[in-house]
Amino acid sequence: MAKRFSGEWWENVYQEFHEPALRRETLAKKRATLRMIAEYAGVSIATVSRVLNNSRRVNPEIARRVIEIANRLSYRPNEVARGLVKGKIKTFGIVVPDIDNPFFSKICKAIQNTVRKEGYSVFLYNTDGKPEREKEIIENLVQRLIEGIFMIAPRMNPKEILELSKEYGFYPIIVDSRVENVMLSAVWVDNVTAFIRATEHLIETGHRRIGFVAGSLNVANSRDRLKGYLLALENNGIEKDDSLIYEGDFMISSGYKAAEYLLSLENPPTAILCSNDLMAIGVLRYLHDKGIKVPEQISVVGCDDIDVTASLYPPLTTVKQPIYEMGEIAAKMMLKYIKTGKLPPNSILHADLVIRDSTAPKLSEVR
Amino acid sequence: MAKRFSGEWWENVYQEFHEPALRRETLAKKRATLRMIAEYAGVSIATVSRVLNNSRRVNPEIARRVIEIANRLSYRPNEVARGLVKGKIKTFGIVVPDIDNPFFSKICKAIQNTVRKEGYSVFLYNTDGKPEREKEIIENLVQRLIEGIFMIAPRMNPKEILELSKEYGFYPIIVDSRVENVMLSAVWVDNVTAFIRATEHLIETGHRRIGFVAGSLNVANSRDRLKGYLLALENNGIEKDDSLIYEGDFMISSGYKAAEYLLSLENPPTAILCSNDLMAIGVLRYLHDKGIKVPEQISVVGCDDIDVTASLYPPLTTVKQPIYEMGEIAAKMMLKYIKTGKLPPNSILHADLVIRDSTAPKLSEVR
DNA sequence: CTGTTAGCGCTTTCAT
DNA sequence: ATGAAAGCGCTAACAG
Repeated sequence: MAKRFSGEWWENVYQEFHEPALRRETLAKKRATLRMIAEYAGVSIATVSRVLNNSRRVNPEIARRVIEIANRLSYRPNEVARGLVKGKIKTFGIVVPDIDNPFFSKICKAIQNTVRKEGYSVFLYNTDGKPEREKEIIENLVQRLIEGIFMIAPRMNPKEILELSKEYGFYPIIVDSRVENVMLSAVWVDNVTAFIRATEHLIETGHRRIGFVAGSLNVANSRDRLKGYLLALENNGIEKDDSLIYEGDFMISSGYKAAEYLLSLENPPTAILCSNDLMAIGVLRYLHDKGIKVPEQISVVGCDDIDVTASLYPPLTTVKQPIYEMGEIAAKMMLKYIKTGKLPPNSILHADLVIRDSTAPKLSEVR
Repeated sequence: MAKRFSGEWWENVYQEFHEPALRRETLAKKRATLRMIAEYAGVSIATVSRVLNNSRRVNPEIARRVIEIANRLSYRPNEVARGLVKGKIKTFGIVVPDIDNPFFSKICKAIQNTVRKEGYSVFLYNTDGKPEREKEIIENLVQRLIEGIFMIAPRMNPKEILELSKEYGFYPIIVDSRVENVMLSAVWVDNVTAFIRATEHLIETGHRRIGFVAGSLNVANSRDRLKGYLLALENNGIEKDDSLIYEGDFMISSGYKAAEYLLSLENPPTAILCSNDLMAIGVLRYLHDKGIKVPEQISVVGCDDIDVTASLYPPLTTVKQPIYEMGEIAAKMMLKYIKTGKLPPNSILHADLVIRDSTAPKLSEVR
């Protein structure tokens, strides 16, 4: 018996099994199956399954033998087969606008790291910010029997997501997008308050003409940030000036263009508040190119606090989002959701302003 | 017949099907199956399958009816079931050291964008650069019947990967790691040459004491970059000085520490060459903190050319890697591999040096 | 052109 | 405690 496993155990297996199914398996792909182990151990396939899942008490002696054989054959359960009978596979989907944006990639990392510990895998999908792609992806994901989907900064509106989730039977968690009046679990940052704070910081340091570089306004967060900016102006008796608002797309290049536009104004701003760090980086770059000093001639504020911001020149004052935390919380919500079957409460995180050198601590005279 | 579909078609279905299996489906989850469509259309399940996969000619009238019913029931094939019979699912795995590193996230994006067009999904796994995790992940992936795995900058050595791929029966593609003398498809950048070039640029601009911030030396690329640096020194008759070599870990923080170390030397370098941009960012940050002017007092060179490098202050001279291209080529290799079943040839890309402002174009006097 | 049948590998009653 | 058997939803011969 022992010999059978040593060395070319495979040949023995081949000589021993003669049913066509087994023959095929042995020749084509040597992946071990429950059936092989069962046949080998002289027990039923059900018993093997029980042992390997220690689902019920099994004769210890048999269990030992089964486990040994499974190891020898380096058996790995076929998760697809298992998924078929269970009607689901231990996998989540992550749908993200742009994995190459450090903000999102950090969220993904957090999610991945958290769910991995519970044995879950993740499918990753990039939408490039295209709403039509989101639905497509969800359908694709559902066909694969995933258990839940993380919608990161989705373009689709929450109600639609809810409908789809009911129709297709998956758990959605919305990440980085405010969800109200809809029964959907979500985690997001209070952007309005954060941007009031950021704007007021600028106002406190003496600015009254503050340019605003928005992200795509079909994204709820962008609208909230804009709202915060507008509210702060209002609270401080500063009239809004639409020409100071520029809609970008969250990429470095659009920040560059925004700065170019804002500085071309007759009456240009003395400070620029950006909806994310990437665009702020673009702004800084334009200013450097033009030899405009930051913060002496113009102040710049970003949002996110991605890793590089502290290393820019000058180090960027920015709204620090709890990025990793957001991903981690989302993952935990999902896991709880799966386990208990009930909707975890939403989580609204706060974002601090991190004051660095791209804004002056005190500004007496502007321009 | 028509009426049956209108409005509460579901109730009709329920009233009509009484076999337990169908009863269960209808009540629990209203996912349509081939069987339901078949029963509904009054044809066999095989016919439905044929229609939906247009695998063989089917009576157009029947086809029409089947398709219509499928649409009404918003039928989506169960990919898991399909996977079970086919023995594989249209999915690849991506194994990456750190998805939060912009270099890697861009590669992932490229892969994802490319394979998506062929209907493939991707599982994403982060290893945090831990070799033991790689094997674990591969086994996990294999259980899920994926067709291929992209190993990005793997820590495991190629031979091991090859063995595993044979043992488990998946296609591996190595990305961003030199593979020689092993029958494995790979795409990588000629780092040695690139770093000879980078080092020589520094030498040409007058430097002879050049600090080198290496990445983890258990990564082949790091060793190659170091090798390029060393070769360039040798070619130019500069004796190597081990104290000028610092081993980091590719993160911003280690660049900071490296600079701290190098500048603390009795005879500090006049230029610092880094194995990636992130570490160069850390270096720049340290230099800013200490008020050391770049490039006047010290030159800095990075590697990768991630998006932010052009926006740093000063804009970073760096070895520009064809990042997106590398991911795209890898994806195409995989697709071809799957289709033809044979090993596509390796692809060795070249990296240009992009000279920006962190190195002086001409340096007459150093220090 | 269409239906019947036999699985894919695994879990899970239901008997024994 | 163990085995037999019935599927999970789909594909792919094999017959008509």
